[in-house]
Amino acid sequence: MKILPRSFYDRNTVDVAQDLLGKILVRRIGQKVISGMIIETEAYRYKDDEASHSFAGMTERNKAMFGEVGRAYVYFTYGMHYCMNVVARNVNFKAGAVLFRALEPIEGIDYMIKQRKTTISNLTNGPAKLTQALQITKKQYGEDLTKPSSLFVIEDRKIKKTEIKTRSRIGIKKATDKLWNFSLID
DNA sequence: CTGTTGATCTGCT
DNA sequence: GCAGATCAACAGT
Repeated sequence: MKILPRSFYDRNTVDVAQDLLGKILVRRIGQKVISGMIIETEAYRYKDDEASHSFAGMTERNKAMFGEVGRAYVYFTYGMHYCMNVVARNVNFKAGAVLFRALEPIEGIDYMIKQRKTTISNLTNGPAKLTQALQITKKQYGEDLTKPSSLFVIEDRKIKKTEIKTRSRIGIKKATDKLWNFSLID
């Protein structure tokens, strides 16, 4: 098992979003290990992306998107949900991040069921669901995902380009021409 | 300060 | 398919 190096995130946000598919997101809470394969992501960029939180510039909430790549950007939305991104961009952009939208549970499934109080098919099939299952909150804001701490991403299998489904991003009304939602499921 | 909107999920109809 | 939960950012008063 190999942790993705910082250089992995130092590339075009859209490329990183595609390359994250098939990788494993690992959460460690004390001795407990919870993990899942990343099966859906979305890319959010900067001035060229009207739908991105960073589009209108830096705020207290989104400042992580302007910070070091490979770190977590966690935000609170709709009054009750957290969503998790990893900061990723190349040198041409001041901000950018990849939203984790869905995982396929691997380890710690019993723990997720306890957190979520629901059945296995509903554990991590949505951005706010997976943060709840992995117990990710603003405490993980800025967490370094390139270090074997409590939250990180490891290499797994290589995904063929032909396996990736491309769509318009979900739940947004702006910039719907950008096909920046990537997934391994139909 | 007030009102509106939102990268959502759940439970009910 | 739709309402409700109810926080952070922003535009307007």
